[in-house]
Amino acid sequence: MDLTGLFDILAQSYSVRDWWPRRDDPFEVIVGAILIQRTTWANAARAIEALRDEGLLTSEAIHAADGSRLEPLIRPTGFYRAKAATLKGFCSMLTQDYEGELSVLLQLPLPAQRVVLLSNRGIGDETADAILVYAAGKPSFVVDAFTRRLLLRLGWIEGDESYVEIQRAFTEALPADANTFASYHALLVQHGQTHCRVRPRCVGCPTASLCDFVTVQRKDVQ
DNA sequence: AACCAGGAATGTA
DNA sequence: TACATTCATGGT
Repeated sequence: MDLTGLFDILAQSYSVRDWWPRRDDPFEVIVGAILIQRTTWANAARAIEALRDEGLLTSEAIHAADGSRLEPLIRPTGFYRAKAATLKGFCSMLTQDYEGELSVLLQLPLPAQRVVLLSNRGIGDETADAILVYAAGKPSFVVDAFTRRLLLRLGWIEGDESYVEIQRAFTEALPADANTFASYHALLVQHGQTHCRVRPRCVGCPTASLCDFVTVQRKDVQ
């Protein structure tokens, strides 16, 4: 079994059509990618709607807005001071370095675009890759906590691998296609949310036959 | 490399 | 009800 086989198993178990909301609006995807950090989508969605209601869902508006106006609107996502600063920082970069034209940034080649995204305080590897795949349509694989945990339980990694090392494994195993990467990540999150949490629900888990963790659990129970 | 930022939801006693 | 854990992380 390899990463391609894992994709097939997950694809048979979950449906991920239009998993990331509003993929047709790149700016909203980026705002969502920042706000979703370490929260649930329900909380991020509330914050996005609050921003929309206030007319703060454009880079110009966020750039011009006071941080103290942003913070209460995105409060339900947690880390609201840091996230408000991240949003403002990104939008400031857009107006200063790209004349407010997001499309120019999104058209940069993958490696250069990733460097630019990572230069923003508050945008790390995972958020940068989420923006690259879901907003820019670039084949940059998103490695999240669910993915790392699943690979660990499958016994395919030791646990001390870096983000980029795990990313390279997926990149080398798959065709360099943004839709493939996007679907795979969505499947991994779907699986993580239902079966591969910190507190696992192994009943009905489609990877149970491969998973060392499940085997250990069963031994413990019996 | 452990620790912190934080509200909201969910789990446990 | 009180208390603990976890979440589509990132920075120090």
